Amino acid sequence: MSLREMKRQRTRQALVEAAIELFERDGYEQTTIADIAAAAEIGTRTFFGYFATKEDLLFPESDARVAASLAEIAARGPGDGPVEVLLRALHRVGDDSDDLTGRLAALRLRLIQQVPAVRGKALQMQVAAQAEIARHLAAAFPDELDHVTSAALVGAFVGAVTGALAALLEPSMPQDPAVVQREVQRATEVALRPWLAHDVRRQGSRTP
Amino acid sequence: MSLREMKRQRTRQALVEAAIELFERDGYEQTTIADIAAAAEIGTRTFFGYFATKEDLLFPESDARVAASLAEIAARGPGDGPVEVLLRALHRVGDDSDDLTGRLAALRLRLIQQVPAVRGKALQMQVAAQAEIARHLAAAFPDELDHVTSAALVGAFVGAVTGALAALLEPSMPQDPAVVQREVQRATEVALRPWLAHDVRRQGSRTP
DNA sequence: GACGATATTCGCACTGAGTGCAAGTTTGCA
DNA sequence: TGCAAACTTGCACTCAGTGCGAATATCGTC
Repeated sequence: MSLREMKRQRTRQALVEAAIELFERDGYEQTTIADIAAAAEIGTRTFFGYFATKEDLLFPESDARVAASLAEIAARGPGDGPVEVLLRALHRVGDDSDDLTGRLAALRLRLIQQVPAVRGKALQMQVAAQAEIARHLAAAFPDELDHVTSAALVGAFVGAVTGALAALLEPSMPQDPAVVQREVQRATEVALRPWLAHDVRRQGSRTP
Repeated sequence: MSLREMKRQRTRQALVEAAIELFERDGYEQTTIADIAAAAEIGTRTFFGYFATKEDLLFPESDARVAASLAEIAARGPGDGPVEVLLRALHRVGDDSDDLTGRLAALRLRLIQQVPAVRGKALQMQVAAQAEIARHLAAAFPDELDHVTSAALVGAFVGAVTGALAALLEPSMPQDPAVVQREVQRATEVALRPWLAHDVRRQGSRTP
């Protein structure tokens, strides 16, 4: 790796860390990009060479997560069906073997609930990831899934899990991390169970 | 209705119409709020008394749609199960007995695909509507559904349909409205079929 | 029909995100 | 060493959105 790239990575990392610090200390909206750039010791203008928007600071390695998920699809075994593969792929993308100490993950989750701009960004990334996964899944099972069915399948799974998660994270709910994890697990199973019993093969109408 | 309210409605309508006109003619990003306000013959500052953001212009009556959906849940018959009621409720919310001539609906759909800010807003509204519907559905079937399961169920349906829709609207796809409608119908069935075979009753773990 | 309470309008000044440009600096590579 | 490409940064700019305060319109009441 070249000197240039190393410096770039270091600056990028410094920006993320500075942002986490400031968001936690002063709040997201109260922190300006100028503040973050100053804390990372670069010019305000230079910030935009690293991140296109303020929200992007909260999703610094999303590409890698999606890529891991796609790799999981590519690495399927010969006996696997679409649903099993999808489950493993989604497990990958949601996996929070996340960033250092998961501090970012916690902050992100809080800001998604509180700041509309962050929520919007998160949802867009989720939809984009879904589409990508659906595309690859359909390609991996050309005989079982057409593109539309694949997108519907992925959407149903992700929708079920995020719906359950949203319900669990509502302010009126217990919020105990262990409970949340257990309930999400249960929600996944709720979403999953009916699909396992049926095969997903297209029935009836034609692929356009 | 008071004179005040009538004027207010008229101005609001004028803003939406002016916005549609300008968005179609010049593009969303090229049109400034000042342009829209001027076209509707009000001061720029006054605009924000009607809509909080530029995106909101594209979703002028979303509350009514969600309300109609909730009403559909409230109006369930004694023999209805959660899934049937949910299907009818969602049909309501997606129903495009929309605005005058559906011009807005078409524009909106295009901008959702093209403009990140609009997509973000649309997704946020969808999530909010989902949550509301899930809440009411759970309340309507206290014996069959806990809150988390209800949210998962609604999420699975909406996710399946929007996933399919996204796949169908991809630029490489045919785009024939009749085909789109038929395929969305099919996607709904794909999402629906497994749920109908099983009952949705909670099995095993407890509601938190 | 006059009057005070309440809403609405809107100009002004301001903050903060994000862009385009152009000049200066650093790094990669031959 | 020296040139090309990439990176940094300041400056000026546009636009969304907010806070404030004064002027104006509407409402309900007497």
